[in-house]
Amino acid sequence: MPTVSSEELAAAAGVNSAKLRKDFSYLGSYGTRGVGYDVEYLVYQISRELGLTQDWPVVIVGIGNLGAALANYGGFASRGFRVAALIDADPAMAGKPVAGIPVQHTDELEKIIDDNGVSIGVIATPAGAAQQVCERLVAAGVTSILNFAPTVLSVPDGVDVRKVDLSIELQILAFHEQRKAGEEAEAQADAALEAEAGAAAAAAGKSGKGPDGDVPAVMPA
Amino acid sequence: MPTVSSEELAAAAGVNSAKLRKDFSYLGSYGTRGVGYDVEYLVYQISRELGLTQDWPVVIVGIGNLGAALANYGGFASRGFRVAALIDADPAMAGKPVAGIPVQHTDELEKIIDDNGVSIGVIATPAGAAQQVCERLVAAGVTSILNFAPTVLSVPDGVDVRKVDLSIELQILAFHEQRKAGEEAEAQADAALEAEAGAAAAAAGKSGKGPDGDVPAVMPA
DNA sequence: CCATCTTTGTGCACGCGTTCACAAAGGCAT
DNA sequence: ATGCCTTTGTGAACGCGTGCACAAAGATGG
Repeated sequence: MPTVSSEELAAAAGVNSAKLRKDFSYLGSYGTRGVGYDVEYLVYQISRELGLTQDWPVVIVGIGNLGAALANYGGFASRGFRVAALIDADPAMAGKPVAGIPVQHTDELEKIIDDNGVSIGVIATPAGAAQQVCERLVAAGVTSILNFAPTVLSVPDGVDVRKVDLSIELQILAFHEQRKAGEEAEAQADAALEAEAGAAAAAAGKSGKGPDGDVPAVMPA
Repeated sequence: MPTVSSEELAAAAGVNSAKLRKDFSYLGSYGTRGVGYDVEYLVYQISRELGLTQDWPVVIVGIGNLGAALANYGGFASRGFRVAALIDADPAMAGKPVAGIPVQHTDELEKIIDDNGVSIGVIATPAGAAQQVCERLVAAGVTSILNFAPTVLSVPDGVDVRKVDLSIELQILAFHEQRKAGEEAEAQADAALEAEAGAAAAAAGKSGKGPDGDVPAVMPA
């Protein structure tokens, strides 16, 4: 029986072995003292805990470059995700296969969600359409949304939204790059400042009192 | 002079006002007591600190769906990023314009990096090509890499790599979704487990001792 | 010029997550 | 069966980041 010790795993993952053991302990006691963890059993338990053993049908709305890239992305299937449908507002796209799946028109959205029991939606539309799409998804029963559009979505309680900003990662790289290139080492406020900067820009557009600003574009030129 | 108080900004950004003030204090004292922060000046200072006032030429390597999506992504320009070149290994792509920029062949990679003074590279190639592209970028002088390919890149010291895994976000959503759907509330180990799971899978492939495993595919079916 | 009011900047305390360290548990050899 | 060795599981301590609370600073009005 192939096994791994917490020490080996910790070294491989670059974390502390005690933390790793404590994390595992929350899932129950799967290890054997003096031996380690049964690799196969451990992998299964973690997979189950993370929901990888379930089948998660997802819909992708907005089949532009990004939507197509997501549809073709190989990483989804192995993680338990199944692209149940591709949806686009452009009638010219309807029926056209992307990644082997025919694109369907937005009109079908509610039916698709319902028929497939979809609870996770991916929004890859332009910013302008995102909120509206979001609302239709939620109304149709979707409770988790992955948002690639550069907008902050507002959703009712009980719905999870995760926003992926493709430029934020570049921003972080540029920040470190700037540090390498000299400069006096000053701040460490990092991702935090980002959100705050956005709020500041939003507030700037208002008369002076601006809670709940929702302007997504952060910096003026 | 339009100003904002830390209280207003904190409300807008959804954070604590004291934390916000403390963060700002690391950049220096730009506020005026009894008044607040001069919006324009604050925005400028934060922009400067984050490197938004600089011009960052970037190259995108691998012009598939994802590369094209990135090239078309509007968010870059406003954050100080300029797509200096698009590079692809397919000779058929050469010269073809994407997002108004002609694609160039991989052969030109070193020259492009050098001519444009590029220090940030984006890898959107298939997994198999990523490491090789990475090495060429580094050799040509790139010191920051944004990796969309599902591989762990190994780079020399001094080079920053950020990996964007498009499925990890879905995974997190699925995890919460699973929680909503009942289950006994157990673990809270989350992103941590992800890395550890990867390490476990890597170790499974080895005889038993497996530090520094680099197998990227996480879970077996 | 002084009093008052607002808001910043920051010392201090609390709480949480990480790490240390060790007792308990199980395997294995004798 | 017994003792030793390895590795887990976890109580306790440490450290760091967040939030509280207040003194200092500056504006504003009388």
